[in-house]
Amino acid sequence: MNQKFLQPYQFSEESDIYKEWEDSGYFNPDNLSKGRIKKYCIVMPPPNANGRLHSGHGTDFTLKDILIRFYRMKGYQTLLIPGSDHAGFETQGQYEKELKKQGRSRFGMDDKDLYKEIFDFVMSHKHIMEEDIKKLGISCDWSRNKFTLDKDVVSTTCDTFIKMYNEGFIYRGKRCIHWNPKFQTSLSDIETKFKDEKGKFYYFKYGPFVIGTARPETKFSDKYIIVHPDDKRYKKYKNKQKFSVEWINGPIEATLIKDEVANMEMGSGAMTITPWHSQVDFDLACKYDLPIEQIIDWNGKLLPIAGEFEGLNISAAREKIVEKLKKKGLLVKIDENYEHAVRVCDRTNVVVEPQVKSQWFVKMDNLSKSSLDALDEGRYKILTKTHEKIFRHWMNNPIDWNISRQIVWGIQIPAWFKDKGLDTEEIKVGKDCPGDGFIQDTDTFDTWFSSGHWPLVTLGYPNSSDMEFYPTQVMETGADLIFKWVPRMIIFGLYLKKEVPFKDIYLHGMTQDAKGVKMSKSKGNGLSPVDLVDEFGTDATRMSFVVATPPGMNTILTKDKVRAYKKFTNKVWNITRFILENIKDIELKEDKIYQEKDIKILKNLNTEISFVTEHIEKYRMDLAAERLYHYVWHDVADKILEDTKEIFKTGTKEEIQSRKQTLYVILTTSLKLLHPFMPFITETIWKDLPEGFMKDEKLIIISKWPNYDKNK
RNA sequence: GGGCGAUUAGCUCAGUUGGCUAGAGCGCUUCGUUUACACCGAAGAUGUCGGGGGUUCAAGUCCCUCAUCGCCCACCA
Repeated sequence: MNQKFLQPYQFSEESDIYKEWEDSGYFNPDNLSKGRIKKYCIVMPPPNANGRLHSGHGTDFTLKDILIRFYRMKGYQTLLIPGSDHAGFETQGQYEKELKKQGRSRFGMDDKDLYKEIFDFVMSHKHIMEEDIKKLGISCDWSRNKFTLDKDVVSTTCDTFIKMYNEGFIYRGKRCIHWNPKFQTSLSDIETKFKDEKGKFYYFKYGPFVIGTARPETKFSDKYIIVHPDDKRYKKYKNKQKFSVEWINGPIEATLIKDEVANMEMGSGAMTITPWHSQVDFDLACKYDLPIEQIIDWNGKLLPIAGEFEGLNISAAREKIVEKLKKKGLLVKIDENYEHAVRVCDRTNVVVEPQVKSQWFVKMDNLSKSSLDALDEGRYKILTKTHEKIFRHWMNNPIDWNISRQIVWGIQIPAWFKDKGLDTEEIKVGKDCPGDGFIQDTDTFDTWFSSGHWPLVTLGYPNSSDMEFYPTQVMETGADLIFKWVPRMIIFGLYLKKEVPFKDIYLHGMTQDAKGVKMSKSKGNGLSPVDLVDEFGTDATRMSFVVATPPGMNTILTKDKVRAYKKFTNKVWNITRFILENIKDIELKEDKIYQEKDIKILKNLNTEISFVTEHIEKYRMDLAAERLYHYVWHDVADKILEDTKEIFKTGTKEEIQSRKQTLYVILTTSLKLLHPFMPFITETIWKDLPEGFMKDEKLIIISKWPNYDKNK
């Protein structure tokens, strides 16, 4: 027996094993093709190439790797594709922080210089993140590593844009969009969220009406009053009736409009509209063809239309305007405890300002519908019902998708404007400059527009032979991506390839800390998977990611849990030591006759094999792992090995021989069953296993998954 | 405002088509170092499975209801 078994398991040698696997070439399906007919492919969600892995990635990648290792052992031609995402807005935001530390700012910088700097920044981080993935033992094919800014990805993304534009799925429109004034870019709906806020709600006298508002600073050009047609309080006034109204900066003429959008329950039931700075008001203005004026500039300051308030920022202006209206006797009352939700940027928490801007939009209605149709036809499955509901809700209520971003870190939109700039009538779409006087759109694509192509571009769409792996088997990703990333991949897959890019959608929950709070960078409560690996070893860390992580459920990660699985790796190690010590003197032959007691043990092992196999096939890796833990520790170690000691003392020669043979079968089989979950220790042990009928390959990664007989 | 999820041992959580004498890890008590392992073993304590009602031969598991916590969605000015 190798001397190494006399010492506790040293997980520090894991990186050598990973190297050995890489050198073997078995991560690459091209080296697996012999006799492997069925294909099994998973595309890894590309982590943002701007930092290290977090525990969410840990769960994510571990689950996928378990599936890949399992199916590789089952004889499939397996492919797990790694990659990383440029994560446009997020990365640029992060780099801007770096700039700030250096006392610099992106404003005033040349776009090309900025892009270059961010590119270098990302490249230096990308490598670190890739090392982290290796540390987790993920058996992905690095020869197919992709980045969302690789030339072919950029090219394919642009081609899709051009195709969609030509076929009417993309249009340019002047719409009310979400504007982040601090980062100077527009955002899509899914990049914003609501934050509850306690504020003030003001009631002002407006001619014969009382109007309510939470935002007095936008009200300068409000010249239309909206009431509900059925509102009895305003029955005496006619639709389109005009009023002379004393307002913030003097008298104005206001017009009444009766429309059902007005809510009779809300305040006085009368409201004025500010089309440039409100989605609802904008729609209303379009409906009645009303003038649309900008009040607040792109930096969040008031424009000349505000008169004496010009140049003030929103919060400063609000107080002063209310003060002025109060002096004029127009302030009716202030509700001090007004609870409402403000829309903020998902990533930066900056309050977004609705602004009207010309942007590129994807028309979502038909694309959403075909995605739903494919779901109804059973062309793909969402494994958890809850998420299917959420998904259906989103797809049933599609909002046109703003894909223009005013940042440099991304793929520049292949559209060209002539002379008058961005609002010109003359627009050409295409990769090359259409002629003199045209300048390319400076905007870049929303990150999700390119990453929506991920399953396609990682497989080399449109021409690579790798497209044989399309559609992939399963999309396994965080639950929060069900309405962000997942629908976009489905849409592009259906649009470009007429097929959904994956058969199953498996969503895991969020990783939470000991208090059940979602782990996140901003809260600083994350447990880094790499730190856990350094402290407890990869195998223990992987087990802790998997056990008690059922599909769709949030999972809590604590050091205690990881520590418990470190003990388990030690247990596996010592079981091996005991068994190897005792079987070294016997000849291992398949046709050995087993004693009755051992036949029972092997039958029981058969049950374990079937449980583990069937549960992995059902994506219940959590239950499979837990069951293995229990079997190895409490059946093999506590019962079988203890019983073996008895037999060694008092058994007959035949009984001892039979038991030794049985232990060999148990050990090899257990290692195989454990391998997808705990790849390193199992491979380490496998190397020192004596040659015999159960050791079918040099490396356990390509050894055959144990068979079981359902009828036994 | 709408939707979803959670509530099981002191703590953190499993328990998926109803069959449980309700489990795991950590913690706790007692005993044990006999050549796999003290990163151990043996034995044990701790639970009206959030409250109430219902369906069933049988409910932690299904239904209704209430309570608390959490998450997501939402243009209510």
